[in-house]
Amino acid sequence: MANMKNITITDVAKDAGVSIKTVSRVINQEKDVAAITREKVLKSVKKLDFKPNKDARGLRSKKSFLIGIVYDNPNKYYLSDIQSGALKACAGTNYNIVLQECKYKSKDINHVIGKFISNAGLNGIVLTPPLSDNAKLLDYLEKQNIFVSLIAPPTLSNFELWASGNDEEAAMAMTNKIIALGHKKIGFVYGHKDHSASHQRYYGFHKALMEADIAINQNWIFKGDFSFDSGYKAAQSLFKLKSRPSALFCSNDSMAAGVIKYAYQNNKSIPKDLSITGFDDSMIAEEIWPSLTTVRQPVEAMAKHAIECIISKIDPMSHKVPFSKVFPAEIITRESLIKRT
Amino acid sequence: MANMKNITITDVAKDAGVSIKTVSRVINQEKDVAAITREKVLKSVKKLDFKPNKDARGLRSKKSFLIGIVYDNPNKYYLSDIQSGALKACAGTNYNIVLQECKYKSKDINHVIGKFISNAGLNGIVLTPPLSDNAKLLDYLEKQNIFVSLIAPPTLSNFELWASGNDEEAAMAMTNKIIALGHKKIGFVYGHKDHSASHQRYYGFHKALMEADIAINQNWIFKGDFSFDSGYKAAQSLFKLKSRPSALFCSNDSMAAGVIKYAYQNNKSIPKDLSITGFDDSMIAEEIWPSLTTVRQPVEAMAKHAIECIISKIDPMSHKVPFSKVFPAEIITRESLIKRT
DNA sequence: CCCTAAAAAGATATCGTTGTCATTGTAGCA
DNA sequence: TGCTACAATGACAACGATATCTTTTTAGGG
Repeated sequence: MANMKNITITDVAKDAGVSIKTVSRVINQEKDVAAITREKVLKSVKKLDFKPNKDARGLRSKKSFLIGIVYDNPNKYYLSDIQSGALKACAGTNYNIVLQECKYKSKDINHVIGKFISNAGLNGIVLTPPLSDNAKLLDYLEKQNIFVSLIAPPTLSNFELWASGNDEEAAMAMTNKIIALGHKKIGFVYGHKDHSASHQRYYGFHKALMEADIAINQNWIFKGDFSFDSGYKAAQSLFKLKSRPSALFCSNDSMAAGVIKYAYQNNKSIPKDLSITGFDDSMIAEEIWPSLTTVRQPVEAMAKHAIECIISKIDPMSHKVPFSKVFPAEIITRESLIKRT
Repeated sequence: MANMKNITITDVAKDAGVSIKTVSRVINQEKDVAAITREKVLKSVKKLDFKPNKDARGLRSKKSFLIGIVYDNPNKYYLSDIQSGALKACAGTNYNIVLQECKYKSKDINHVIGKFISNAGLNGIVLTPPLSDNAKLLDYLEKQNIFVSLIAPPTLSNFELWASGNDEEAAMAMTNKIIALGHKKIGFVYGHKDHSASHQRYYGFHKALMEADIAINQNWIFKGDFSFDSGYKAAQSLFKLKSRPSALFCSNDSMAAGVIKYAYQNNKSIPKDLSITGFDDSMIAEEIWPSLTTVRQPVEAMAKHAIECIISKIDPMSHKVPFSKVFPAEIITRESLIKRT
């Protein structure tokens, strides 16, 4: 690490023969600067390799150009999509992403996140589920001096900035697809009960069965928490049953993978003995065998949007985006769901 | 978002009836403050909910408490481990992690990363492979005013801060294990040729075969790039061959998963028809069927260390850590590798 | 050619901390 | 008591930008 003197706006001003304010105008792309002056300044900026000091800027203008993402999600595939979306939104801007993990159950979550905000000097923060569902946290953040954007927020919320899928509708569509393939005995693996999405997915499933006049068998509804292990355990229970479903709706891909693994370890064949569907279209959906028929939520696009609306709030000059947006899901057909045999 | 007046150090000083410098001393845990004064100040800090302004601090002290992680890695499992390690290192400190993706092949990579550093105001930066292998980038960063810590650095580098595994040794151990199970016909799927780890893994493989007096069959060495697809393609080539290996060393887990998927799609049974080993012990190793016998590099611990040594450089008062460290690997035995039949 | 309005540029205050150096208070000792 | 250390505290400058307000220059109209 070299230790060199930093070039400041004053150096540039001297070199270009103008005042520091004029340099400031140029680097901030304000108008009221003559073209020729602008050129002169830009030349000096380049020559001296001047980079504005972020802290000085932030101190004066109150803009930190930092946006935090807080998460507590056992599903790393999901998180990875969130991150790429967020980074895409920042690409080409001056904004950057700061990460923070945080247990959504912890008692002092407000304090932890408050500290994160002031510590990192955030101007905006994105909450992913299940944190975006946490009423106490939302109350607290509303009072803070920061823009909050929610991914998959609860249906009732005062927040203006959010990106959401439509879990109920998507689950219904998937269930209808299962039904259309001739299945009448259909099981369900529930997601984590603290995520509102879990319930929405179940409602959709339920609604589709009702509309098709298919009764729900409570023995085929399995608890889960979105983790691989919980899927594995659900399969353990399922294969113990004498009367079994011919298709199983898993509330996410990880749990579907868990079911598949248990099945193969126990000499059951998927999808021959049991059709399976996932949810999320995470990486593993494609990589596993049989690959998963699943629901693709445009998670990356949602995260991108969540960041973009924060930026457009902080910086109203920038490209405007609608503040909230619902992203439609899409069913991805692969190998794990087949006709009832 | 509420818009409230910020509490400053001056407010606290007034409330506590001391000078701002004394408040500063207290919040920075400097000595030479009388216990009774300290109490008074802390009481006011709490009462007013004072949080020091990060930018003002940074401007004066040159410390931003931000550390960047730059990556360009197709393997998201790996990245996710890196991140958890980094966040663990920051937990309980004032440091935070800023993310940046970056194509390692891009021509202006130095410029991109330079901009990232000044834009985010980083004090330290961690490079993950293959960026930690990029000589030009390393040259550039050496001249910048920032601490650089490398994960899996090239063998020759001037850098002081790094965390590394021992790929060659680990690959050798894994190969020996394969040999010990009676395999004599052993194939290899190469990693991305621009990662130095790929070559080290091959050397280890090669060395183990030499020592066991087993010839290498060039037809069984497949190109890959660490991606799932490249594993899938390698399997395509492999199963076309008349004379096939009985075991296949894959240079990472994603590629192993690709091989397995192709095999099952084409009615080959793993591990019966072909034993497979992976590398990395990423999430999928456990979730796939058959689960992968693989090499666990303590990636999370490595990332944690990479961050910790930056912190201990910036802040020499903090807990000291050795600046560089080699992390031994461990073989994880699961289902994908069995005795030669 | 003069006057006025608007564009361009500058002087200086300011953001909220920490660093430097000066000042005050206190304990120990001759 | 008076002197010396050293602990405790404070006054004020400094960090490097942007904001505000003022001054200078330019353009256009009569």
